[in-house]
Amino acid sequence: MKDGPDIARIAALIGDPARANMLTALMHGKALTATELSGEAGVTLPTASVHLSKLDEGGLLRVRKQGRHKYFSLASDEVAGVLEALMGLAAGAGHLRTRTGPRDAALRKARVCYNHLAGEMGTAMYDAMLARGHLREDGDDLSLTAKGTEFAREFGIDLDALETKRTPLCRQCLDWSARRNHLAGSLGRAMLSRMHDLAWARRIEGTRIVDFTPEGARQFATTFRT
Amino acid sequence: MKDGPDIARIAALIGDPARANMLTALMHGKALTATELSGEAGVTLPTASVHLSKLDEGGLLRVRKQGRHKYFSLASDEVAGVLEALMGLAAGAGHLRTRTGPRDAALRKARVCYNHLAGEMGTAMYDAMLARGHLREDGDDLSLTAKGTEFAREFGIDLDALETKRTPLCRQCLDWSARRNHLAGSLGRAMLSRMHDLAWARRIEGTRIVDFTPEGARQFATTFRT
DNA sequence: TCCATTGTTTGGTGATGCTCGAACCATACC
DNA sequence: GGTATGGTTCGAGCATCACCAAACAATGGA
Repeated sequence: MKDGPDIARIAALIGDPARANMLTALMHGKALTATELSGEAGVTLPTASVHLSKLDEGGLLRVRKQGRHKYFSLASDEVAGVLEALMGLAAGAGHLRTRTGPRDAALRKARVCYNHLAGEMGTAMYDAMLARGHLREDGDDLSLTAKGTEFAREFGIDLDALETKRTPLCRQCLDWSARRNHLAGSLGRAMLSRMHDLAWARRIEGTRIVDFTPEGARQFATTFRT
Repeated sequence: MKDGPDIARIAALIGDPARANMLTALMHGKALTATELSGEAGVTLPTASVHLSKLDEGGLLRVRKQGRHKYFSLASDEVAGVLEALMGLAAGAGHLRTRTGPRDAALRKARVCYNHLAGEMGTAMYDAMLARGHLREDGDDLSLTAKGTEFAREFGIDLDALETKRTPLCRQCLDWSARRNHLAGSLGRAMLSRMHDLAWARRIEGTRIVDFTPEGARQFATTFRT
């Protein structure tokens, strides 16, 4: 009965609607200020402040102070993973908060998951890189092969800059819509960032949708065709 | 702000200590009755009853009526996966409910995860079967190779009986202690069951610990050495 | 048919905790 | 300095919900 970690503690933390809204908003990947998050959650600043300190206390958030602003982001990819897993359960149970519509379809196609690409295009990229031997799965670990390193450089990614970071280069992340893996980690972040630089796609403000241009979609299909 | 599934609903469901205890107890894999679960949660039968109906309502449980008993089990492997992921976060955040002790070490070494083997020995088995080409990973999917089929038969598993079931044969499951994959699905269940039949190991009543005999541990190491 | 066991429902109690307005610090900009 | 903005703390109000005891329904066995 009292085996294992204290699950209820953090589940209760996520279980409040206001806090869940904040966490969902942070899945966009960008760090947000307290006022922005209060808007996302639909509560006033004071209440948001209490919620945020609780989330921080619980270890779910990373906080940075910058001048008179306070920026909040998810503490780790692991937190994002749990949120995605919960979304999978909620979606599967049929308790979608919003009716499925064109917006939902767009989310399924391509969206931002924390800081990397998810949805059908995210899993397509993952599968392609795996099939071509750019990535190698070893249990739950993921690594970039020599071939993958070359590919990344050609794609315009500065791998040296990435390796200095604390976060692992490659990580698996499970999709709530496609129920498959996609690429997370600092490389996943860099790949999406590069696609923005190449003008393949742009973010639709206020949503998690990644909108590919027709030309961008064509290039993507060519680059990651299996 | 209102993208995606309703995460707070089920997180709140897991977020109550009594309910979390029940769910954790069900990670043992066996179906339990309402009275048993009330004992696990440390509440009276009436309160347990309302909790259980809520969990059922939320789609987290599978309920079967048998005579005057009501048996509860987790609704799916997916639910078990979310619980494990939450345990990973809680453990990582350092909010272990129990101080680490010999019991905790035993849990880390070998334990039951829903219905299959987890912990260090679980991941060791998974890695060995992957390295020998018994299992093949394809994205998030897992399949049994021809070589693996032969191995399973030699090990004494009736694969024909397993294929009739609804649950997939092979599935990955992430460990909260080892942070690596281990083998779930009906094959994972059958493997653990077979080890019990071979008297390699036995369950310690009332816990999730799987206790290997010295001889059983030797056989295990031989069978799954890399 | 009667009794014992299992589970559900109801009513009442208590506590937890979410919420906001207002007052209070801190920083930045003029 | 003075002023505006971002954030925190305090107080009170309010709703939700977990909890149990007791009564009730259902099933199985004697």
